[in-house]
Amino acid sequence: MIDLRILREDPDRLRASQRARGEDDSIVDTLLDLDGRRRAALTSFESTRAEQKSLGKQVSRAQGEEKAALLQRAKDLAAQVKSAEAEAEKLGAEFDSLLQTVPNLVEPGAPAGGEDDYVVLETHGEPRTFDFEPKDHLELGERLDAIDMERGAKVSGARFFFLKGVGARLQLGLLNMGMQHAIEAGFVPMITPVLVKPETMQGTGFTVAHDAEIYRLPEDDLYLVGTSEVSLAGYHAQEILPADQLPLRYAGWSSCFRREAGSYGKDTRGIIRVHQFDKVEMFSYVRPEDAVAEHQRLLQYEREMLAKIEVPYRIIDTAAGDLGMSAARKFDCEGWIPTQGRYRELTSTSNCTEFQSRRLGVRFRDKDGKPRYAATLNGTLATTRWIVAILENHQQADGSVVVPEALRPYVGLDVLEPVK
RNA sequence: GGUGGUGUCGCCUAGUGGCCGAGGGCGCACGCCUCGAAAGCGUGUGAUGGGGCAACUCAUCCGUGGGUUCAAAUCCCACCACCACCGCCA
Repeated sequence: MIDLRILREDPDRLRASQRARGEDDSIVDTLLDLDGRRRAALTSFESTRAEQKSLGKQVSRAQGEEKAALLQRAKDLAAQVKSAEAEAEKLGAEFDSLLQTVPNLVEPGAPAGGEDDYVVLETHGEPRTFDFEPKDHLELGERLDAIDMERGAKVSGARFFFLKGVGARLQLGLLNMGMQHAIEAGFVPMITPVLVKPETMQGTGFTVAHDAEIYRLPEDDLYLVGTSEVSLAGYHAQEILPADQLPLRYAGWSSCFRREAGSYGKDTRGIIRVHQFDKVEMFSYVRPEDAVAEHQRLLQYEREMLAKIEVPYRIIDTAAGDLGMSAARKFDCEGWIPTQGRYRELTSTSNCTEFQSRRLGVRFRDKDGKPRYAATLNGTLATTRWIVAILENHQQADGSVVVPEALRPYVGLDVLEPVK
């Protein structure tokens, strides 16, 4: 949820943010109008209610005829209260549901525009030149007996897979390395629920009713998370954190589930785009004024992790239109995929400012004793998709794959040897 | 899944229809006392939204959502969470 003070005091900033995202800015006027009417209705309800309360006291003290007369007035007033309350509630609900559709205010500096309007900020490492024809990650994975897509499809359908043998070891090692990195950086390791309640999903910035990406369990009104960000954002929901607790940093390890509806035919080969994968995710709760610095901090941990797997990558500043609901700014690290001849997303870090906290009610006790909303940020430390980059970038002519040095202690192997 | 119990302002607790405008204790904060501290005494003690420069003030909040009533922490219904026991299960 956006800050209502911005809507009331600086609506132009909200309009500009909407336009940068390529969204309609006329919603701002609709919201302002609705807000005014909602507040008027509330005032009217409150004064009627106050009157009812004082009349109620008179009723309780009165006797006989006087009581009967007062009772009649009280009945009339009760009807008024009821209708005033209904009106206030109706307008309030209307306002809230419209407000829920407004995405976070874009951080100044984020490029305007859509998916293709990103800005490349940094490039690290040089794409390797091969003196043989490089194989793609699936061919490598199959030769290593590390990835089994066919049986994944047999058991669960398209976009499901098994990681087997060295494939499983590679993922476990990678995610363990990510966890270790996070722990050393002061994050609290967490293994999180993957099924969450609708309010947790909504609070994090996903629309339970319409989002085509979300798996639902309608029997139980539960939703499969697409990232442990959701569970970690919900972790402190409806809490007022003690003054000295921020920043709070968590590293969540979970399986992630995505329906990938609308991506038919896209990345169908291999494990680049799948319905289920594993991820280590950083999640920070910080004071709002520290959010931009924390964002850089998360990005730095991502750089360090990517350096450990020795894959060339670049960092992009995502354009406003590609930010998603909650983010005010997003940096993606994209790893070089040799057989595709392009960079693909390996990490993503978002500054959600107080957007999620307002929806989820995450507050902290400030120095003046007042509760304030915390800013939340998230960032990827490692995912199943990294296996793609590791296999392809570190392959050798014979189909073996050299395990990046930093990863060896976690995998327990220096080289993955093909079995076929 | 079944049966029973519990859910009140940070914690404990009082409160079965109208002076509950939620009382008390603990904790905490400030003050008094003291050389200092403890003890003791006094005062204060939440959240959200609105109004006022301000002391302040109004509304909402007693697990959540409905309902009954002029009036609900209190009565009714549903749900949720926790505890205990039983059943089932990786």
